[in-house]
Amino acid sequence: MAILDAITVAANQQLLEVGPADLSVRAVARELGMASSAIYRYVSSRDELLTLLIIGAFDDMADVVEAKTRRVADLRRRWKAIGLACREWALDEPQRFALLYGSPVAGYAAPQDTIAPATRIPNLLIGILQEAKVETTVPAFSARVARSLKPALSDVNTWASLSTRDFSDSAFALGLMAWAHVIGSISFELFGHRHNVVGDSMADRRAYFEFELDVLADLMGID
Amino acid sequence: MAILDAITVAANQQLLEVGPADLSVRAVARELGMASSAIYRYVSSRDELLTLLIIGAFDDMADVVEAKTRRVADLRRRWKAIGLACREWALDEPQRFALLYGSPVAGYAAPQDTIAPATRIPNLLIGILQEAKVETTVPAFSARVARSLKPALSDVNTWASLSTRDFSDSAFALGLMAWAHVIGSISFELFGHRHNVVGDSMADRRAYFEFELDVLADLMGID
DNA sequence: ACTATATGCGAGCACCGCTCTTGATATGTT
DNA sequence: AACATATCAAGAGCGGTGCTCGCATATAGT
Repeated sequence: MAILDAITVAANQQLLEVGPADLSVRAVARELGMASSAIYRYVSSRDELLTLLIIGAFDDMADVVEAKTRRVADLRRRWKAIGLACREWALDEPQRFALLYGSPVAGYAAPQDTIAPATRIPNLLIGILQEAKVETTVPAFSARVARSLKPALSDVNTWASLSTRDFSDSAFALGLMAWAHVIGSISFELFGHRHNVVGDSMADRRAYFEFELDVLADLMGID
Repeated sequence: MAILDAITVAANQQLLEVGPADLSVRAVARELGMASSAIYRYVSSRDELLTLLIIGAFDDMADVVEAKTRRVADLRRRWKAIGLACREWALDEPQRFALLYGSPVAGYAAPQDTIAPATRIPNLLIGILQEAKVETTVPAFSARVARSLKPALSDVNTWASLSTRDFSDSAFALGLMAWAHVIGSISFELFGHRHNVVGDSMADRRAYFEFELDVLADLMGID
């Protein structure tokens, strides 16, 4: 459907200038030179359009990160490359990042179609744990914590090669922490919570972020 | 100004049901039985109202967390209590948490009045580092990273007792990480990114969060 | 040629933030 | 007491939003 593509392209273009909450169906229609009511032939609601944009953004981000990091052999370097690539994509397209990891649009419930593309980058991290055969354990990791992660550890469809993994449960728990931290740190930077905390220059921001990636690598026992 | 109070109370009440993006000045006016135009006698714009709500939310959250944790003597326990109290407040009032740490409302720039209340909880963490006299250093911490944190380390107004601190720069850097992680993890949970990853039950969610707090405590060298 | 389906348009509804004019009610001053 | 002034609220209205519905047209299938 070429017209649907045109709609999502125009909508994504609008996301370059305005946040997800202010994305306007009427503005997209104007951009395409058609009546706003015509849009609803292809998209049932503004929320459905947002869902399409979310899936597209997850895939775009994963494509970029994957392309940039697949060929990095050294595991620690690859981990850092993934984190840095995530941050770069977010800085390039802050509104789309906010669409993925910011506050969900009011009353919006993520449909099933979004969870698969959302796990692509975390899967890269799992791949690293896989190759590293991480066995490090951490004092705080208990049977109770392991049990709280069981849903993930048993879902083979979304989490790649989790059935034949050879890293420990505690490594998985730490990997989860690392991933949450990467997204959380990028959100902090993007949403203005680094003001008066870390230097405003790009170099300072990047230096601190890279420091975090190193600490996380140590934490996970990579390298 | 009693009426202004009534406005913010009504607005906060509306935030119990609807997200910050959908907060409506007209609805607040309806709630108060007055014309929407009358609101603008007390608040110059919707954004200014949001700013008032942000400041109030920062202060409310800090009040609750501080009250719950001030009397905890053991430093590690106090740290965990702070994290857990933050999460509880966020679960109680998810929309207000999103107002503080979710995607900023479009085109909104945080005014000066918000930064002081925003630093109150991080200051509690600094207090812990202070008492613990943490000297642990981490391999990844370099002079470059220290330099990127200089703005914070020199701002005495917002960061309590930072002039006479007796913990290392690297401890500060790790404390910053821990704080970002707490907020990031809560955001992940609140915004739906823990689906199919951690168990859906409250007990599972809390178990994993507490695990994270323990790991962070170890990382910071508390206890 | 006739029907059926697909696609687009425009008017319209109810809501939004915000402004401006008008009017009522206090308050203070001579 | 009478007037002037400041304060507050209301209502109409502007341009914007998501979305629906009826109508027109174009294309396709038989």
